[in-house]
Amino acid sequence: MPPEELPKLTLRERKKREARRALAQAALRLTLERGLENVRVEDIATEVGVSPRTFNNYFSSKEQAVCAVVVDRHEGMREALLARPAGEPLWDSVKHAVLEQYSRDGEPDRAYVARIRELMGQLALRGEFLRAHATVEQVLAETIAKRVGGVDHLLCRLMASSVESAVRVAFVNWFTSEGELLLPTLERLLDELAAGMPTLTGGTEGKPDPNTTTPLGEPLC
Amino acid sequence: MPPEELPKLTLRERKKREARRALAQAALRLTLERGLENVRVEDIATEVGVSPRTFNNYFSSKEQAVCAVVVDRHEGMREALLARPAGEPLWDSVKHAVLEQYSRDGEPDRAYVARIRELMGQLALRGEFLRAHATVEQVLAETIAKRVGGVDHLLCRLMASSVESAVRVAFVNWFTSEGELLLPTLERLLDELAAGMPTLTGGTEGKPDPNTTTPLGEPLC
DNA sequence: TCCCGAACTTGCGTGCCACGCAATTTTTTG
DNA sequence: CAAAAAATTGCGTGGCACGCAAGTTCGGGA
Repeated sequence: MPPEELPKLTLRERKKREARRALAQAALRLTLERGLENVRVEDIATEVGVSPRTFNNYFSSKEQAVCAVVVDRHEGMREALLARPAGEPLWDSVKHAVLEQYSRDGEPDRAYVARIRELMGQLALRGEFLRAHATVEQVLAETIAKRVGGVDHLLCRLMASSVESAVRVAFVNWFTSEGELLLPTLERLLDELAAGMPTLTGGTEGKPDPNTTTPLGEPLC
Repeated sequence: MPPEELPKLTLRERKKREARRALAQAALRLTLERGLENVRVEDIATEVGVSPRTFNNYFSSKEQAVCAVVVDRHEGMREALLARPAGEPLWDSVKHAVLEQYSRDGEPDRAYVARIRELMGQLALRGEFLRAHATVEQVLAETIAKRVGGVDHLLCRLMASSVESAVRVAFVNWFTSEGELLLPTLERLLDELAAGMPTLTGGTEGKPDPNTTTPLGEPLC
């Protein structure tokens, strides 16, 4: 018979990954159903069957555990980007690689979106959420650099950073607006980025009517 | 004689602003000279001559106090942007408004930059630093929306967000690289953004040589 | 000018949390 | 199978955020 699935990783490694995953998952689940303020580190640890002290070996705060999903979500982006055909324009490659990460699961139901909205309302989570995106940004920048041959690191960083901006803006719009889909929005924003946002670039022909003070929504994220 | 400078703000308001400013300044100063871990909330409060409890009326963590300067730095951006001539292309306006915020003070000496680098090394600060930028991003998005007449909020957010990306990337490059100036970098990045980063857009003509694995620097920020 | 209500400060107490340290258990390796 | 390496755990400590209830300062109308 063939050897086991993927014994590439030492047992230790698998256990660590598993524990981390379980902790992050438990943290997210509990937070979604109780609200972050009603979840203690002890709760998460107990849920997974591990000591509270061990939780802190994996995450240095419960916020970090909750936001770990953001990082995981982008886990495959490096491979996805490097797997794009060699001749393809960079923006196309990036667009496909990013969109691919969010195409796996279909659109969830309203109730779930509502809970996500509540979740993101938690002030304490914002910082960690952004940090998680910054982490992703880092690997994205490295991957882009590798793909274009390692030239002009600054530009690679800028591209990675602005791409993550688009992801965040699309995401906020997704759980803020009732019903709008994530993928189309994200695709549109990435196209706009690649084009330098010419739609907005036009001068103010119609003068900035002070009456039309559209509030632009809350300061969410 | 003419009336006082700007008695528009009630005494209360001025005191609050002053206290906030003093606390933020003390937090930054102490952190720069001791490192964040050796600064307790009590130290900052004492420095300003206020109770620790009061500190928490202004900031909910010392990290937040340290990063308050980021927000203050952008304080004038709204006015600067709205003050640009009406016919000017949006990207030009934004570029000027942003650059203006960083043109006030000249380039500081090496020692200071080194301390900033140390400061930003503090893991605990990253989240708050990003949150501060997100705050700025919000007012920038609103201002842009007002200037273009309140249409397409998503694009306004995207632009604000990517502009802040450029600022962050330029900033990191400034204190990471020994000697490179902030303003030229920032200007270049903003131009690239406006053009859709065409410099990078070229396909991979020279194949991604795996030997040229330029490390792109640390995961800073 | 005086005075009352609103806003701000402060001390106290509480619950939670991050982390260093050292002992113990689990996994790896030769 | 034994010794080394790594992870888990309990314990203790220092610190922090915040609710609450005085006490204090400020603002504006009479």
